[in-house]
Amino acid sequence: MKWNEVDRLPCSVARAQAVVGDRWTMLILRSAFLRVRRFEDFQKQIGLTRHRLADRLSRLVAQGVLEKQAYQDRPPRYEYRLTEKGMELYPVLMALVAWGDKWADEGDGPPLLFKHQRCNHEFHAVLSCSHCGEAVKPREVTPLIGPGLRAQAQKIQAQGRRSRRKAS
Amino acid sequence: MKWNEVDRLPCSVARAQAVVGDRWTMLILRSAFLRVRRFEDFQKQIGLTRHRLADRLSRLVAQGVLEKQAYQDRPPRYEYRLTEKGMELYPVLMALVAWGDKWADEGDGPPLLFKHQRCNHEFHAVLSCSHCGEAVKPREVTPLIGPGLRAQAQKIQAQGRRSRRKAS
DNA sequence: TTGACATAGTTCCAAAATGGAACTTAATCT
DNA sequence: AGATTAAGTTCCATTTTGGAACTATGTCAA
Repeated sequence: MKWNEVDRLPCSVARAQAVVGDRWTMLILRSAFLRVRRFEDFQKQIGLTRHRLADRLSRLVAQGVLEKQAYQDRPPRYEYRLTEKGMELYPVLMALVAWGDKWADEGDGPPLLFKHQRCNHEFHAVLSCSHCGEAVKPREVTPLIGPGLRAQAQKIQAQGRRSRRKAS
Repeated sequence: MKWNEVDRLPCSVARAQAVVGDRWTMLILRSAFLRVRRFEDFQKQIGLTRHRLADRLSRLVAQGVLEKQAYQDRPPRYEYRLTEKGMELYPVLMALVAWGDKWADEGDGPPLLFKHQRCNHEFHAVLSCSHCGEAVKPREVTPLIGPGLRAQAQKIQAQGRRSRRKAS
């Protein structure tokens, strides 16, 4: 399977990765959350080639994760801002930060700290349950076949019936 | 900058992405969390080439995210299991699932549902604060320069002093 | 004891993606 | 008039993928 077909898998991880699973995309979004908005600034902060950056930005715009907004007219200049769809990647990013801080530290401690304004304390991301609000551990979760996967299974069955009919 | 230099950036997102930011790696981990452990099963479930799979698995083992365990002797066969370091990527994965379910649905509903055994309800991932336990929104967070970034800044300054000395 | 089967890779090669450096465009500033 | 700023594009060599076939090692059934 080619990478650009991955988004057709009946799997939300695959579909999410089709958008943000690229080498540089999460770094672009990290910068976006840190209020970086302009081409040159992304390029300097991240260090990917202008080439790739232009491509990634326009893809993210096409996918509705970023939007291009004019910030001056002459010469016309645009900046890239997170949409709501983009904003909602924040938990993914913070989960990556928490993991990186813990497991990929180089000995100097976390590059950035984060303060939660509601409680006024430093914090790191914790995965919690949308129903009860408690922290969730992998072993406490049961995955169940959902409607999306059932629908897919039915499509595959129907396909099987068609090709058996054709063969007979 | 080349991709394999990304892990040297003073940024936990970059360092985490250096491990899991590859096209297929999150899909391998998704399968691993769904109890897939063997080469053939990963390959069938994910659909990447055997080639790439072999490479990705051995990298993940080298990085301590998976470990190889013998499950029979003759012929010798190994399976791949999540280490603790790997297990702790669960929040990243669940955050991706939640986003994918919401923003990349194809109209059939979520492929998988997840039940939290503690409260016995279906749920999706919510980002919450390790200190107060409340849900966290992007606008409620202040990022601060941390020790890791300060250390990096000092190294760069020191480098500057050295090269100025050399130049004079 | 031979031939099929199972599992886990490896090899080879063409196609696609990436990285680096220079170039372009359009307007402003000095 | 020439330098500067911002946002890209273009060209090309290098690296990474994807696909398909091949290899290795041992089991099992006839």
